[in-house]
Amino acid sequence: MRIATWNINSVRLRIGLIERLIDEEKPDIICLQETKAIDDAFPRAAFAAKGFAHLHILGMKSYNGVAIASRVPLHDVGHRDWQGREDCRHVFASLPDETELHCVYVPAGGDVPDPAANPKFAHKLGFLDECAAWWKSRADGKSKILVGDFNVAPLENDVWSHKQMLDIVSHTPIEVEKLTAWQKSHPWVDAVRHFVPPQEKLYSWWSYRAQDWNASDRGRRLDHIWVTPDLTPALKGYRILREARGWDPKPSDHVPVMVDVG
DNA sequence: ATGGTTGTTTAACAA
Repeated sequence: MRIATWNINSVRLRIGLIERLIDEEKPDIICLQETKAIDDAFPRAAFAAKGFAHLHILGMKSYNGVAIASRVPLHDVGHRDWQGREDCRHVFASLPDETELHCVYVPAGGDVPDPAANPKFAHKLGFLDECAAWWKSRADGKSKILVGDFNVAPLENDVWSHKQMLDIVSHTPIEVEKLTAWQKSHPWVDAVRHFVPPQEKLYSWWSYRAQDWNASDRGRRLDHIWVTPDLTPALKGYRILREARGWDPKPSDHVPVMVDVG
């Protein structure tokens, strides 16, 4: 089973890039964030035409939005609201083998890394705290896969320059501490770092603002796949599709992250 | 130190 996660930054604008991902990488399940489409506007037919007959989508106008698109049937689908907001950041479903799959979009948190001055950063920190508490309460030994845009690059080599990123939202010590607490709240294994040692740079996002994203290569690893430890023997490989950042004149600023499991 | 780009929806907001 090949599972992909991708912050697509508008599923309607970039449905062609999703079709290319399907054709070239043949994922079985695609988890999307920032779909930016209400459910009635989601391009269901394009997914169905590519064999993704099973969709669990949760969208809203303009912002956020998450979706699970699958070749295999999904059951016990649902969603959860976070920080008391109905802002479409988490959907889940069970796979035929009863593995739970969760697709999450963590708030970006704005530009100023001070919760007193920046309500968006306070929201992000509260969101991460709530994730740790909720997952701790759900540590029940069942097999789970948790993917998404977590908007935090936790390791020093998950950013292009650890020192220059310490005051930049997505790599501040407080965010890293809270993401790590979430990861420890429930038995989770970072499925990509399972394959790649921490000394090695890994990025899944490059800013639109760079003149030449590829040359400057100031990336961050914001997109993650975590699995419960019982699934680690089933992990067969991973892929971060860097080339997708250049697939189109108008790409997403994130690229697909994939693992083969089972 | 600052500004740089993008998508949705149409002037502002979020990323």
